[in-house]
Amino acid sequence: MVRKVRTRETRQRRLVLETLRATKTHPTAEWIFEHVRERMPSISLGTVYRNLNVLRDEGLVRELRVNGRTAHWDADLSPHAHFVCATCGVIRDVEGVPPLDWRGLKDLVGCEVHHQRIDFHGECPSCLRQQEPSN
Amino acid sequence: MVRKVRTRETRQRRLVLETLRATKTHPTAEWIFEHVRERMPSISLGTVYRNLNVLRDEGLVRELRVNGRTAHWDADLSPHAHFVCATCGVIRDVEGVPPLDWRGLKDLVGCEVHHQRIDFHGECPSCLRQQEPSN
DNA sequence: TTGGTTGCAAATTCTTTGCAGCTCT
DNA sequence: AGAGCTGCAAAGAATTTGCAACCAA
Repeated sequence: MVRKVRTRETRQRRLVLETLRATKTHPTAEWIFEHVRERMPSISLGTVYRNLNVLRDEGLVRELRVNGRTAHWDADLSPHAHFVCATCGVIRDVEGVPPLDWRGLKDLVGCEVHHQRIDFHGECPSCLRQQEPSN
Repeated sequence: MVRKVRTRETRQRRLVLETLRATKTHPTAEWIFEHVRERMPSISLGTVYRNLNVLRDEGLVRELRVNGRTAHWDADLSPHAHFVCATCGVIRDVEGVPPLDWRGLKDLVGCEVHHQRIDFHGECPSCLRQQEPSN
C-alpha cells in the first residue's frame, strides 16, 4: 500500500491524472484509456491501470468499488458522498452530507481511520421513469 | 435487478443462506463455497455464485464491494457501518453509527434511495502493530 | 409436469505482470 | 547512468454462462 520508491512524472501519468480530474463521472479505467488516447494514441491500457494504481497509492486519486466488478475512479478528494443507481450504475456526487465522527473507532476498537465512504444506493430519476411509465 | 420469476428453495440455496447468516466475517463466494461443501460436498462454485446473486436480488443478502476485485457478502440487513482495513482487508461491523437522513435526495435530485452504505477505511489494530513495532 | 436449478467446464471480463526497450531525473 | 516507466501480449483472478440432467412445486 505504501510506495517506497520515488515516482516520476511521465506524460502518460500526467494525462491520466488530468483526464480524471477533468470529469465528474467517476469513470472506469477503460473510459480513461479511451479519453487519454485521444491526446496520446500510443498509450496502452496496461499503462493506464498501472498509473491509476500509482496515483491511488500516492493518495492523489481514489478507487471506488461500488457495484459490479469494475473499479471506478475519482480525483475529487474532498469529503463527499455518492449516489449509485442500482439499475444503470451511474455514480453521482452528493453534496452536503456531514462527515461522520469516527474518533470513537480509535478509542473503542483501536482502528485508525484514514477516510470514510458514504454511498446511497437506489434508483436514479431516469431509471425510475423507465420502470414505471404508466404509474 | 428485479427478479420476475418465482424462485425455489433448493438445498443448495438454503445452505448458502444459512452459512452466510452464521458468520459475521463478510466472506467471499469462495469462502462460502468451502464451508457449504463441508455439509454438501457435491455443490459447485458456480451454484454458490448463482445463489448469492438470486439472494441479493431478492433482498435477502447484500453484496459488499470494498477493496480489490473480490465481492464480499453480508446477510445482516440491519443498518450498520463497516470498517475496512486497507492492509489486510478485514471487514468489521461498526455499531452505533446513526443512519443518515436521505430524504433530501428525493426532493433535490429525484433519486430514490433504497439503502445507504457507510465504510470507514483505515488500519486495523493488528496491522497497526506490525507496521510500527519500534515506535 | 415443467420450469427453475444444478454440476461441469468453458467462456468472459477486468486487472495484473514479464520483458525488452525507452525516458525522466 | 540508472531506476522507473512504457507498450505489448500473455497470464491471472473472479465471475458468468451454455448445456443436459435433475428436482421442487
